Amino acid sequence: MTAGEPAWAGEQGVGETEPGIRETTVRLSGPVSLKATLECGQAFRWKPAVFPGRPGLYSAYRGVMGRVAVIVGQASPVTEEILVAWDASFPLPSGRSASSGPAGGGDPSQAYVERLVRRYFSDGDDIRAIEESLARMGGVMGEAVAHGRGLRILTQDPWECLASYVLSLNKNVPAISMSVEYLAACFGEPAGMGAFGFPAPHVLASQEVSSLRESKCGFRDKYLHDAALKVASREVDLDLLGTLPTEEARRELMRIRGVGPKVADCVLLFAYHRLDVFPVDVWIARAVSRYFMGGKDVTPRAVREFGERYFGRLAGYAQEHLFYWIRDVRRNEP
DNA sequence: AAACAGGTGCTAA
DNA sequence: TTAGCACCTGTT
Repeated sequence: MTAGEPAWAGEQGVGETEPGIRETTVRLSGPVSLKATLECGQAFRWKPAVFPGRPGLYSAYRGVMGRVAVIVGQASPVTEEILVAWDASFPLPSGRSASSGPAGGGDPSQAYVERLVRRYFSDGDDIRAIEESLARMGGVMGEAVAHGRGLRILTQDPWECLASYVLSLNKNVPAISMSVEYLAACFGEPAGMGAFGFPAPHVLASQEVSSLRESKCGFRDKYLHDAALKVASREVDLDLLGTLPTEEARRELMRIRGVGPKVADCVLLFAYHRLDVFPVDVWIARAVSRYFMGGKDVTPRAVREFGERYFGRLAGYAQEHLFYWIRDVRRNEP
């Protein structure tokens, strides 16, 4: 191979891509659409990519799940199988990547990645039943669910999710993504594949507010710092939060500057998997008012209470399907 | 060029 | 309790 080319450029053999890159397939208990799931806006770190060694896949995205960078792909728009590529030259957080344990008894690093994917993509959710129930609720829900078929509410890391949504205040998705990526690259740990994990709370807490500002987070710098401080000191205990009733957990989160009802609800839904919460932003407020409340002018609080009551334990999925649909399909309508 | 963006905190009624 | 406004800065 010619000097200057990437080391992997000449490799054509089956299964041979970049050195250290490994691949596995995870079959979930129900359908998944990577596009709907990763582009609906619940997570900010996923970018379209080419799956290593399989350029013909229907879709693929690179991103970071917790502390591990991966590329995920699928062969058609909605499948039950996710292909996962990861960088085995980095030790996985489990501590025992390949060395410990006798060969032949299953591969611990592959098993770790599989567990990670199942958790992140909320494998326990009965997507078929959820979509069927939502579509049956009639009105626009049928159309919304048809558009977002295979959308899964992720189970993200609570701290990363909280920090990301603090950064989201009055910003658009590309801008949020830019700040998150900057913070990871600047203060995070290597996660493989040239990517970095989102920095731990104590790492951001120990920075000057002014250096956080370099992530282009603007006036949110002090909010991010406050969040890092309170989480690192356990003044707001993210582990304990998981055991609290939703109302109490929401109140706890809102003790952080820059965390109001919308941000708190997003964290409860996208990290703590409280599927009965209904985060309300301007888009959802518009959609609910228009399609469920006769176009009346309504407060965000009224919309939230309506959503939680009307959709019940499906509120989170209803919200995300509505959000994805209204932005994707109705973007150019009044 | 100017308005807008997945809200929230602050202040004034 | 509620309405009105400012807020950083990259996109559109």
